[in-house]
Amino acid sequence: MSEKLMLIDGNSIVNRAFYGVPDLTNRDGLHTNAIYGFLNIFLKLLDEETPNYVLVAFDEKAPTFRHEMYSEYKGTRKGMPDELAEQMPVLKDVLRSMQVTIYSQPGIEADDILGTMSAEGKKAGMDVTIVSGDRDLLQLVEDGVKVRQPKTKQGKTITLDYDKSAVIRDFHVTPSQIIDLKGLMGDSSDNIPGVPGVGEKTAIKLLDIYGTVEEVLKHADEIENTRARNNILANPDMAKLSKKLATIKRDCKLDIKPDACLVGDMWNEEAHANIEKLEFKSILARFEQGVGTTDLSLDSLVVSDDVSELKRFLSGINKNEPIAIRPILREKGAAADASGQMTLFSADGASRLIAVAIASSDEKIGFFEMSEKLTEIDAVGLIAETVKNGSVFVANDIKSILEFFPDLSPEQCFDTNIAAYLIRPIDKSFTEEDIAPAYLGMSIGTYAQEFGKKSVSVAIKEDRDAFISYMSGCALVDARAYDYFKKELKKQKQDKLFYDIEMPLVFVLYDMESYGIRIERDELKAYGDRLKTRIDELEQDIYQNAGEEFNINSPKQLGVILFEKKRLPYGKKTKTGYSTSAEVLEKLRLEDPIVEMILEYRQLTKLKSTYADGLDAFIDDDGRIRTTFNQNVTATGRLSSTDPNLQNIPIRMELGREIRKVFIPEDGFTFLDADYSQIELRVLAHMSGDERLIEAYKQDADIHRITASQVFHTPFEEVTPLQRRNAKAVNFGIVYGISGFGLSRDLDITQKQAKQYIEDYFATYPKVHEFIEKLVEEGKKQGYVTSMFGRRRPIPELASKNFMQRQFGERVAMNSPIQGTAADIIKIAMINVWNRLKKEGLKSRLILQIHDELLIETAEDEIEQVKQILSEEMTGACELKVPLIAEVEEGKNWEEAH
DNA sequence: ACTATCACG
DNA sequence: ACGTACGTGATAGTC
Repeated sequence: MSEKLMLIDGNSIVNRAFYGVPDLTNRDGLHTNAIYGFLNIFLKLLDEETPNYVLVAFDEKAPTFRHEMYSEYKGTRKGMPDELAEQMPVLKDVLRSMQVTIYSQPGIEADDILGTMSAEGKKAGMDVTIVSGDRDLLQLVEDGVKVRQPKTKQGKTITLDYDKSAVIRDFHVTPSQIIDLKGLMGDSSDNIPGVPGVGEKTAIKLLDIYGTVEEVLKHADEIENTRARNNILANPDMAKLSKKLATIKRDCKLDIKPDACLVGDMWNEEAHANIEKLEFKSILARFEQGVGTTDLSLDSLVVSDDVSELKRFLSGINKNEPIAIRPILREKGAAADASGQMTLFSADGASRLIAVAIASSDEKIGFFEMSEKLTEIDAVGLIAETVKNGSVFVANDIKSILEFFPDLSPEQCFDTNIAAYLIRPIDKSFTEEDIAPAYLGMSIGTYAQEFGKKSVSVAIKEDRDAFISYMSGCALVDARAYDYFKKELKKQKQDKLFYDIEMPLVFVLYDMESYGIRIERDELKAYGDRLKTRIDELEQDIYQNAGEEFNINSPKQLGVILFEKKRLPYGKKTKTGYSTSAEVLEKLRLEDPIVEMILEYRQLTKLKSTYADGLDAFIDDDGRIRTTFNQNVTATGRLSSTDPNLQNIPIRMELGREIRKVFIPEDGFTFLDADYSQIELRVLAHMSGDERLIEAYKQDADIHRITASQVFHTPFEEVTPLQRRNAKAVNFGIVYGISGFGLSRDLDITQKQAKQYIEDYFATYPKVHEFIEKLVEEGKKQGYVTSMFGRRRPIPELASKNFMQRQFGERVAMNSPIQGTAADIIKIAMINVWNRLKKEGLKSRLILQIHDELLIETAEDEIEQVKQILSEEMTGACELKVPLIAEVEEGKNWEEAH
């Protein structure tokens, strides 16, 4: 295999890191975010590429006396901010200590260093990878030279890889034509003028025909488009100059050669000390693991398909040693076998186990495949037995494999996915692939990278060794993560939340998902048909009124009809055009009859597509719908529901509410629906300790009315409906993290008036004011806020340099502890209700949670008992300074019960 | 894959 | 001068 050279555009990556990573400082007050981001990207790519030679190129800083010239040449590019400038020398020191070659040369730009090194590397027969966020560098792509662009997307870094075909795909020109492209269209960020009046579209078209700037100029008089022709004929020198400016040199005289960039011992003592000073915990972990950790040493891996081997393996693990399990499940659904015969993988809908990777904390690792010598029942039984004998069952996403291990209990389990979620709930994913680099200093690659879109049953056949290694790596990550997370959760005081709430909840949710909820299919269909009839009528009326047919569902086309053809006054605009939201249309109701029709059309099509048709597609053969309750999605600790979402079934509007009538209990059962009354405001009263608000809740009367009475100094009996509405909006505002603007918009009043309301509110409930101010302060100081039960919500936005972002961070700091505590409380209630139903041997079951509401499918002969349980367990979920009230109702369908 | 819209708490 | 109420997920259209 040929040798690999990795060339890094230092300035480009460090810039990207600085703007992509939230503000970090170490205890000396040194900003470290750019260094941190750089090292993470650097190490990730190093793991992926495993190059033999590495070079990081930087621009030589311009001497002071040349500064004027320099900045003129660089045009619009401004000097870097101080927070970044101070990190540059530190970063270079760290890299130097890691024995990474860094290079810059006076008078030569980093781009030209990269261009020259890449040419020399290629000449020496090396595979070259250039790492840069800068598009300019794409011109260097050729056979044997690729460019990787790191990008931050939703907090995660992904890299876009460019070879020749990828460049053509994304830019419609070949790599070598990039400079011709810039020659014609210019590049404002680099101060390259280009030809005036020639944009991207024209440039691409011309290059497609003529190939290069020179050829375009030669045939300028043949250009069909008059405007383009005249512009080019008038400015031939601009094109030539621009191309020259855009061209990266590949023949600079450098004092370095590729083979001098050999990768040395990165993980040495000096580097360790440097990184320790910077307080990069996740990177430090790499040192502790030693040099070889990125290559998982799976030498001791046991691979077998024999039950006796599995037995021996498990008995070789020390007693009580935790075992991490990574089951490989055959995907559900149908597929064609070799003979083209269609077979159902799991005829009964049940999943099947193909194999299981197992790792213990003391790093014994095995991969066991089901076979004639090892049945699923044997494997599952042996694992269950090991757990019964005292080993903790560690896995990532235990709910998804609980069907295989029906006898497990929460105390025996540790879910690494949920642990990682509690530690950083704002991340998007918590699999082994995410945990390994973030917390363990390991890298196990990604499934997609290794196996693409192959299903597990295909990958295990076609890439057997890699597959075994990947899955065993996952099990090992889980085993190590157990040790790390167990300590970390305790340190963060989230261990109780984890063990007493989240882990037991896994079992509750599994049960709820399995039961599902019964749907009256025919009624749902009839409902959909009723909608269809009316939608068709509306559609015709709208076309008639508009005088033409168009796609009413397209905001773009609708905008043209309303605001251009009909010239209705447009309110807001979105990035892409006119806003046609209900909020805007409401205000146009009287302007034109079409508006009313569109509003109704919108409402009906929403109901039909999302609910009538949408839900129908999820009805199982037994007439029930089974949602998935996600326990690791929200930043605040709430659950979410997907496929389908049963937490947003209509209720506010009469017509939508009808849908709830098709949600019905099984024969012999009824629905009991229990709703917390004002849980978030009660939590606020408790957490703030405001005496007046607490007293208000003790009265057990209409809370918005009490608020109105107190804030507006009006006797309770005399509160007007408007006053009540205003007070209600303020109450909501407080919970959302109040802002004058938000309240003014909600109530359609001036910001000044809104501000006055807020002030009056705070004057009435001073401790509420104090409380939310303290939350913001705490958030700024710690970087996170917590719920009553210790649940964390990190708020990096509070450290943002952007005012808007910071403002958002403040609202989040006020809202999250309240929403989070309410979420904690109902989770406790769910667990306690579930346990009581089990303990008392009842047939009734919890089937849905909608944030402050529980739906129980209740056996007819258990109604009174379950009512009692619900009321007791919801009210008693925790002790607050105000009563926690739950209202329980019965009904023969969900609409009636709520 | 992203945007606009709208359903819920 | 800026331009936002908090937390979600599904659908359709557009690129």
